[in-house]
Amino acid sequence: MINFHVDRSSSVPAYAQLVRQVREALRIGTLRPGDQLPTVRSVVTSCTVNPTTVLKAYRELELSGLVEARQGAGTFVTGTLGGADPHVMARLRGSLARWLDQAREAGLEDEDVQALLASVIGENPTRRTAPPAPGVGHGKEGAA
Amino acid sequence: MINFHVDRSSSVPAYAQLVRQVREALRIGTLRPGDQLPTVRSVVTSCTVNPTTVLKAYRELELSGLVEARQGAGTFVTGTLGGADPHVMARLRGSLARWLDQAREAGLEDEDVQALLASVIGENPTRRTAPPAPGVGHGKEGAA
Amino acid sequence: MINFHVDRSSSVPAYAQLVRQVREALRIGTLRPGDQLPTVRSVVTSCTVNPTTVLKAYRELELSGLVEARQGAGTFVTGTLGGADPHVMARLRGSLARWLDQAREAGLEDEDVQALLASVIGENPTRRTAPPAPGVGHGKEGAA
Amino acid sequence: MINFHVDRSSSVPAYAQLVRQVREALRIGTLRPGDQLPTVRSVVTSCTVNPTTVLKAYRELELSGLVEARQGAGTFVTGTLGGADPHVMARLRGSLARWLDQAREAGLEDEDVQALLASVIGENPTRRTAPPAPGVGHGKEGAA
DNA sequence: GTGGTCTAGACCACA
DNA sequence: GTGGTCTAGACCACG
Repeated sequence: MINFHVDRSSSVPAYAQLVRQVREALRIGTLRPGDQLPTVRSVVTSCTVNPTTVLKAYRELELSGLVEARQGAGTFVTGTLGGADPHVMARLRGSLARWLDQAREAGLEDEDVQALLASVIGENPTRRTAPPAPGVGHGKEGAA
Repeated sequence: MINFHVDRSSSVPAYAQLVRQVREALRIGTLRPGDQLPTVRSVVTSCTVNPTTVLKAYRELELSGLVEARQGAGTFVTGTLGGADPHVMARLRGSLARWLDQAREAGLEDEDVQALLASVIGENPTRRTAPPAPGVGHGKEGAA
Repeated sequence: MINFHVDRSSSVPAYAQLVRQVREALRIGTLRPGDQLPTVRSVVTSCTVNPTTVLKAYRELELSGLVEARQGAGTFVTGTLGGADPHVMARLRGSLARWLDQAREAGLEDEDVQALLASVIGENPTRRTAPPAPGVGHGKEGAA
Repeated sequence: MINFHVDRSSSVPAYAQLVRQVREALRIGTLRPGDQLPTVRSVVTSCTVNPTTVLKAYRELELSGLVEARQGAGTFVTGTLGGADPHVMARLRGSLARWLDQAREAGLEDEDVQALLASVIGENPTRRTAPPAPGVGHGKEGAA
């Protein structure tokens, strides 16, 4: 079961943080179709946000076809994202973790690391995602 | 000279996107003390935002001591962030770029990559940066 | 400019009624890309609903790519639906209107007429739309 | 015997969908006084809803005098709606079906057709049915 | 003035 | 108890 957390001091709206966390979990495989999301009420207590904020996040996920809310039962994952091979994912994750260790030994903070990745991604972009493309998908969450 | 771009469909406020881009540029070294930021007017035309939006971003940067507005001359970088050794930075950047190539060859999209980094960072966090202790793995929401 | 109205006694949620009216207007061509939707505040006064209700409707339309909200400017149509030839549409509309006249002369009420259409549509369905198919699209609004 | 179906993704409550389907069947004549409604148990299995949901629908129909529950026997139709001449009804149904064929040949989807009817009804409304006076053309939200 | 987020709380639909 | 809708009102971001 995914464990949400919201950073109230962030300029990213709370509901968008929740949406993002679900999407990330779907991408890295920690959330799979059939899994249940935390109940609205549990998120309310664990993150001290308002029920409507959670509802808004869940609703947005539902409209994008990633989850399904069942009255009286809960909210469940129905879609997938990324869909890369888990083994490959794990290998890449390992090598990235080693790189992170080096970066941290060199004194880089998390924000440095994120900036670096954003920069490297932006340098030779792959037109597989949709950076400035305003299509049908979401395009919410963050711009660097 | 840094080249701003704002994503209007992002949930991150336009002014915060500008702030963030300056901070990232400072972190990765593409912006250094003495460098000039684009004039408000040029940002207005290039990003089609309102002058007050740009002013708000610059004011916020000035308040955090990173830039300085000189009447009639423009806005100039006066502070630094991260301050890692440029050579080390370049080396890390190189290895990260190679990792990115692998990831992309494996079919990962940009969003996958970002999710992966967020997850790895969250797994063994360094308490040098931000506030919250991630459960599943994120700690990447943006700072304004 | 589309003119909303909400039936408070309907079991269809107010926000869904608004969404539906926009979608219908897009289908019959009374709303086209570039057109502005009524401001949230004007809908609030004309339909005596809460701002958040209107926002919710507009947000849903935005997520489905049909409209775009521009801060400080308003909400504008950006997508289309149906896209049938306006002339053909007008001709069909005419013949349907004549049929309606007959039906009413025969004593049918509006609810009869709607039930009849629902029945005829259900009898020989076209698999162009998505009646019980839960795909990516909305699927909200009503079931007969 | 009427064959219920509920669309769980609809914003119309499940019980209201059942009520509506009975009312429509009464209007178009597929359900007549004396006919039996499906047992609660059968609806539960065929639509995978909760017994209380079906009971709520049947109770509402009973309160409006359309059906009558006979202990141990089932629920039976006792009232009528619309009451138009069946022959006229059949004729109108036929001409509507022909119109539908034309519309579909012209490429209209079901949602287009529904929007068109709503628009035509709203244009010159008969004040025999519901409450509000449409501006653009709808008057079709459903009543439970 | 325009859209957008969040809160607090009431009430409904469903299992 | 679970999700869902609506209200009332405060405050923010933008033009």
